[in-house]
Amino acid sequence: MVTPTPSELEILNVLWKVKEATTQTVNTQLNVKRSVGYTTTLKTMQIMVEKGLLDRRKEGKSHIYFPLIQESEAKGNLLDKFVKNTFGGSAGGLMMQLLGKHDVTQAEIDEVKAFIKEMENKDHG
Amino acid sequence: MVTPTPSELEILNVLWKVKEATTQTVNTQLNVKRSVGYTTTLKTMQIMVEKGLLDRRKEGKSHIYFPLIQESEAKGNLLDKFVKNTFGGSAGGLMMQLLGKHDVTQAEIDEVKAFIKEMENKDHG
DNA sequence: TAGTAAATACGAAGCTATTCGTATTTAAGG
DNA sequence: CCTTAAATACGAATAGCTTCGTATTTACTA
Repeated sequence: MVTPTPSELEILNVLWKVKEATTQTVNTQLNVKRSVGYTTTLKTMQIMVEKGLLDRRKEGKSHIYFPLIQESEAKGNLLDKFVKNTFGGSAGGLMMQLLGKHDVTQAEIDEVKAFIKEMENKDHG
Repeated sequence: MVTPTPSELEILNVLWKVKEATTQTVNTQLNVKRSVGYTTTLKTMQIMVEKGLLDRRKEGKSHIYFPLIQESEAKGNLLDKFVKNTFGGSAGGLMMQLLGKHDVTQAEIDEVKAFIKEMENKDHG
């Protein structure tokens, strides 16, 4: 199960949005949110290639990087891990915590309700 | 915002259940799930006292440790952090991921539905 | 084709979390 | 009071993640 680290996830978030990019582009995007050195980003992306999270192709002088893992898969894996570590594997436990303490907007609740209805139709219909 | 590490959370889970305990007791419980040395547990619990997660009192030769943080607060903080890091702060995004990919039982869905209804009654009633 | 700016590769340092071996302290019993 | 088993305190090693300085390579261009 592939679970990107926080830094890796930041990079993936950029690449999921733009599909593919050079280290420069990724690093520029990261620096919108926080200060990161160019070689830091480069190194991290190289490690991500080793881990199989990214691949790259050469184009002129630079490399163009692109994700090998889908956003839903990566975040699903992170979620699994989190539920396992923090809520003993109980997704329901997480739900209760989420709905009980978080500032969930009505729109979000409606979204969840719609989703639940859809699921139930799929399962029982 | 206090966010226990994974090892610290394991210890907290024991202490939330039994209210208070010696290092021996905690370590014995941890070893039901995985192998951990006694001094490892001790050291971690000492760090937790420094961090303000636990406090302790002397009783005979040993210390009796107890949590200074509630389960809902600790897990709520961990959840906040996770939502922020992984879903850009969108609790709704996490929900979608959770309901879409996880094996959520019908009982869990019902629980969530009941909870949502309760929330809505509270907000609108 | 030689110089140069850009890009990559490499290596190491700093940080946190985890782990445990060993030294020290403690208090209970003889 | 002195021994000793139990408990604590301390220090250090390990591992993963992040960071960046410096060296090397690369391919345009003049």
